[in-house]
Amino acid sequence: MKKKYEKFIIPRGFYESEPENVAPKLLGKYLVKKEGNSYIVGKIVEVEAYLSSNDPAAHNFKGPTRRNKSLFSDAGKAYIHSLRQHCLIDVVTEGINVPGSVLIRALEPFDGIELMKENRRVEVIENISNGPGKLCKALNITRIYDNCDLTNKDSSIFICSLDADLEKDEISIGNRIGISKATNLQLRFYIKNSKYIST
DNA sequence: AAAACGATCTACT
DNA sequence: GTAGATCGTTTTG
Repeated sequence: MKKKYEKFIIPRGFYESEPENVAPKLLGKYLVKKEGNSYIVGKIVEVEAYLSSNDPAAHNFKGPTRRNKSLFSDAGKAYIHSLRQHCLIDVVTEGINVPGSVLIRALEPFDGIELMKENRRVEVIENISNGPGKLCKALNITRIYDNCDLTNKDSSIFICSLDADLEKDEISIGNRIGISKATNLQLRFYIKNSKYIST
């Protein structure tokens, strides 16, 4: 029972593709955070693809810096950065020096829900992890986990698959528009009818 | 060394 | 719906 998440960990090959292909496949997968003997787990219900080129609003546009260097590492690594007082987590896609990524935007609480409530100081279940900053707080994800390998069962954070893949008609797609210098290239994907999405 | 900049969240109207 | 909080990182002088 304790090892059920590790058993279904997703291998690197899953991520070695363009972000817009990986993003919808991540819906319905599980983000797992280990803390000692405890597991905090959420089902991914909303993501956003950031393409590896051509988007001035994306963090990868100007090339590597200290902040975003993990975007340029292997597919399946985590890119964790701070925005204002929050942390956000991306999954790196494609491969080395190709900085595409998928931002995880919302989770449906699945396991360790009491710990999530404590971390967030929020009781309402729909409100615990329905946003990219909120879910990092709920799972206690900080920048110390930047560049951790999400495909390794010994990592503190990894992604696994417990359910069958979603059908196309269970997924909605929307372009993100009207934000600062964005060029509308970020594709947001979410599970239709989920109560736990941020939009 | 100082200023500007957000891939956000909360609270309140 | 919108104002204000707030902070690591980058940019500028």
